[in-house]
Amino acid sequence: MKELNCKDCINKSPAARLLKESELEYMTQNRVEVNFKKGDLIFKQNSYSTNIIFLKTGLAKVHMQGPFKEKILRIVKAPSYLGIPTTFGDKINQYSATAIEDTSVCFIDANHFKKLIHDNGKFAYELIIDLCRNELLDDLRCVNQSQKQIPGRIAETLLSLSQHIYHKNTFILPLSRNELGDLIGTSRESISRILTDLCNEGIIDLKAKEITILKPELLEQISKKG
DNA sequence: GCATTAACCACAG
DNA sequence: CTGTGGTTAATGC
Repeated sequence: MKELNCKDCINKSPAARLLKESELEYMTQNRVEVNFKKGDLIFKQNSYSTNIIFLKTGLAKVHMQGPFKEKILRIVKAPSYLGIPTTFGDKINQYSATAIEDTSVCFIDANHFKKLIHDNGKFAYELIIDLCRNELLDDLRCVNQSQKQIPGRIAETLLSLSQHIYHKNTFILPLSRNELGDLIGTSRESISRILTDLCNEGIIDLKAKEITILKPELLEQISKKG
């Protein structure tokens, strides 16, 4: 969409920073940048995948249709790769990604990306580091979410949004109550109830989708207690 | 038994 | 899309 060279991109992944100039030129030749609006589908579960997808700006949810309902696997903030496992791990996408804020995304041809991995060990190593960190984070989330009760899970999620995504105590929820349920693994009703409870206890302030964390320490306690 | 937690349903803004 | 109330099932004390 834009003719910007990857070399000049200010949103390069840590791995891509280790590419040589010629390699960045090579990447530029084999990628396409696309803008998505909030709510747009970026790639779809069960479709054929031939691109590495890099979230350049914005926010996206990675989600999978399960046997009974939708599950949001994680929220991804740019800059970050969106689907290395789903591209290299299988020919078919194992999950979908949808923009939850306006977003720009680079599609990089998988074969050309693979060549860069083969040619540049530092680049490859940095990608592995990134994949490992993500796996550890996912493991931690998996354990926490499966052992905590609903209030603990909600507290954990609110803190995570505030600390890792927005870096503020006040933020606009990027997800509906239903989607929060899909993320945490509970019903939309439980989300509603717990959120109004937290509000009544003065731990958060709630104006529709705008959330302010008033007492992070208490939220921390709820998160730890489970 | 009784209390707690949370899902499911239904109905109302 | 949300909030709320009633009902129900599972689990723990």
